[in-house]
Amino acid sequence: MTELFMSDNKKPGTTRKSGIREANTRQIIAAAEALFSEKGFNGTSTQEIADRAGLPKANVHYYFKTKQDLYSVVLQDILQGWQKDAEIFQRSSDPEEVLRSYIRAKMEHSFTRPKGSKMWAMEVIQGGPVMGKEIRKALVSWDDTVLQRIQTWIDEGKIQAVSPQSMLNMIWATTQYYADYDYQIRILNDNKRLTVAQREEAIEDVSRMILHGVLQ
Amino acid sequence: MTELFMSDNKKPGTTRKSGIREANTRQIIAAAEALFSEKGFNGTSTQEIADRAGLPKANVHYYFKTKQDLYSVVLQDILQGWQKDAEIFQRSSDPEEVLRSYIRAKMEHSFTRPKGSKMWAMEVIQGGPVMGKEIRKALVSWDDTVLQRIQTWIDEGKIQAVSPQSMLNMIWATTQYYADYDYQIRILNDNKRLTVAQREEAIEDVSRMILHGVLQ
DNA sequence: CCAATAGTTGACCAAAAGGTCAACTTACAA
DNA sequence: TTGTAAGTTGACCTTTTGGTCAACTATTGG
Repeated sequence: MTELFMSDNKKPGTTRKSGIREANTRQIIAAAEALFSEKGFNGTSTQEIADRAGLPKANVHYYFKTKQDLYSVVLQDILQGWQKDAEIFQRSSDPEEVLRSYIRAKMEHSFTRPKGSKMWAMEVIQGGPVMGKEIRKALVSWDDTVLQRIQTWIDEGKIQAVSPQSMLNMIWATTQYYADYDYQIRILNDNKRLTVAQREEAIEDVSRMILHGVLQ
Repeated sequence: MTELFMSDNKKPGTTRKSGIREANTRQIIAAAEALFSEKGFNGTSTQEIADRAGLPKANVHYYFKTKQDLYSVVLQDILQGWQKDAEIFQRSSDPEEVLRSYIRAKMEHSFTRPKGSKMWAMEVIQGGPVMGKEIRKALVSWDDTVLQRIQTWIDEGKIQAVSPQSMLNMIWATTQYYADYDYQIRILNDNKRLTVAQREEAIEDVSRMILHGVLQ
C-alpha cells in the first residue's frame, strides 16, 4: 500500500514531520472506505469525507488530487486484503483443508469488514469506471494463481471436474454475499442482525454445501 | 405493476387519450432501469433519463414527482420478475427438478437481463435507502414461501439438513453473481464476454455443484 | 364545436458539489 | 535561530442537478 496514495501528489522527497502525512492519509482512507461503501462514489461528497476524517475539505485535496484518485487508492487497498485471505491456497495442497480455511477466512472477513466488499461490488457492478489497469492486472494474476491450484486438484482426481473458474465464482459469490447483502439478510432474519451463533451456522452451512458439492 | 407508478402523481381518473400515459411511463421506466443499473441512483441525472426516454426533463417530472419515486417503482418491477422465476417452487415437489429449473431460470435471467439485478444489488448494498416497506414485505413473504418448501424437503429427508435460508442464500448469491459481477467475469475471461457455450457450461456447473451439495 | 382535462416544454432557481488558490502556520535540518 | 519545505484552511468559482412553473398545445366527452 505504501507509496500508492501519493502517486500523483506533491509527495515530499523523504518522510519528515513525524508521521503527519501517513496519519492523515490513513484517516482519510478509512473515512472514504466507510462512506463510499455506504453511499457509492457519486453519493459521497468530499466534504463528508473531510468531516468524517476531521479535516477541512481543502486538506483532503492536498493529499489526494481528486476524489477519483482517493477512490482508486481505497479500491487497491481492498483487493490486497483478499489476496491475503487466499494465501492459504499456497500453504497446503489438501482441498478440504484449504477450502475450509479459505471459506472461513472469507466469511469472517465478510462479517467483520463488509465495507470493502461493498465498495468493490458497487465498482464492479457499474463496470469498473474508476478501477485502473493495475487493479485489473492484480485481480487477474490473483485469479490465475488460485485457478492453477484448483486445476491440480482436478488433475489429481481429488475434486469434481467442474470448471475451476465456476468453482471459484461460487465460493466468491457466496462468501461476498454475506457482506454485500447484509441488509437483505437482516430483513429476512426478522430485521435482526445475525447473532454470533447464526454467523457460525452460516459458515458451517456454506462450508458443508461447497465441500459436499465439489469433493469427489 | 399497474397503478403503481401513478401512486403520488396527478393521476387522471380514468385512462383516456389512447395510451399516452402508459407508453411514456414505460419508456421512462425502461430508461431509468438501464441508467440506474449502470450508474446508480446518484450517478444518474433526471436529464439523462429524459434524454434516453426521448422526452424533455419536465415531462419526466410530470409523470414521476421525484427521482426517488421513479427509482422506487423500478425496484418494485424488478422484484416481481424474480417472483415469477420462483413459481417453480410451487409447481413441483421434486427437489432435483425444482432446483434445476430454478437455477436455470435464474441464471438465464442474469445473463439476459442483468440490469435489474444490478440495480437491486446497489440498493441493498447501500442499506435500502429508497426501498419502501411494501417492497420489503414482498421480499419477506416471497422468501417465506420458498423456505417452507425447502423445509418440507428436509423433513422428508430428500435433501441435506442445512438451514433453508443458507441454501437459498447460496443459490441466490451464485446466480445473481453472474449478473452483478459480469464485468469482473469478463476481466477474468480474457476480457471477453462469455460465449453461449460458456454460459451453458456455467449453468451446468452451478447446477451440478449445488445439487451435489444439497441432495442426500 | 367547445370547454375541460391531459400532456408538453423552455426557462428558471436554489442548493450542492468538486476543485482552486493564496495566505498562513508548523516543523525540521543545518 | 532561521530558511525552506510541508501542511492548513477559509473563501471562492464553476458546473451540475433536482425540481418548479407558467404558458402552451393536444385530446376527448358531451
